[in-house]
Amino acid sequence: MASESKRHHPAIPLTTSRVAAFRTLVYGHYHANPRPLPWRDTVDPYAILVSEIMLQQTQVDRVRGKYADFLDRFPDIATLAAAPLPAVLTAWQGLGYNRRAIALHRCAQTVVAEHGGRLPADVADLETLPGIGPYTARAIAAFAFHQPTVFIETNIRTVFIHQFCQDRQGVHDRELLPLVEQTLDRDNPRDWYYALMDYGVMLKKAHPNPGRRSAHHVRQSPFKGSNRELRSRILKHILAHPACTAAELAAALAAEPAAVERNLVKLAGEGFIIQRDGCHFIG
DNA sequence: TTCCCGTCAG
DNA sequence: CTGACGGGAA
Repeated sequence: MASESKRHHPAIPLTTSRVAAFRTLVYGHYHANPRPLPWRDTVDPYAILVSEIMLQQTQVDRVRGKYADFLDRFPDIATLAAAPLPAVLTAWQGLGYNRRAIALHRCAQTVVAEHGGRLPADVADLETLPGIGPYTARAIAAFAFHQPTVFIETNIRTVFIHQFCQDRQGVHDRELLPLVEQTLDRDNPRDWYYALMDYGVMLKKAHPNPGRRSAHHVRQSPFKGSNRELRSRILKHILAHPACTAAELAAALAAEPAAVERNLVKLAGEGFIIQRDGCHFIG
């Protein structure tokens, strides 16, 4: 119901015993079933940054296979900053949302140029960096710098909707955030958020995704046959065949020349490709 | 066919 | 606030 999602819900203070019971529940599940993830074994802010960018819009199982390879090729932020874009995009292939790779590359360059090669610990500073938005800035601050930041992502959202918003639809993050803040384990934000995320993953397997009751949940149009699919094929082809022309692309991909041209213009604008003499290159 | 998922530009 | 953005698995 439209009014439901817009109604103002004052933050109801949780009793200390309710907070304690909730933490026991979440930590109990985590300590019994922690997900062993490579980015949880490191305190290197760069490695944590890479994981967080990869995990935006991409599920753990897919990231797992790419993460170690990426860090092998680009072991530190200076190496990534100095790397050619085609190498970065090649390492990214399969993860999807290639703009994130550009953002990460630029982020590395900005950190080297403006922050002495060290990722800043401050949330506001992190948020100015390419590819780092409200969630990622706070996640990095918590996971890499042990700050008790307050944030929501899909698994956390699932937990709080399930726990505190039974039978409700259209739940807005603005009413969840005070609950996240009140229940946060300030002594150990890193483990607490890992625990919340793992608990959320379990809930999604046990119930129809509670995240669908979020006001922010949106369904996406099919990938097959979409422009996103064509765009990804164009990028892949240029990576494999540098200096190809628009006509060659249209022929190789069996695509509408006008659609190819439209995408080339857009990809150039986003910094994926440059054109010279009608030939297209990554960079 | 449906599901999943943060950032950014318009 | 809306829509674009990848790709693999169920």
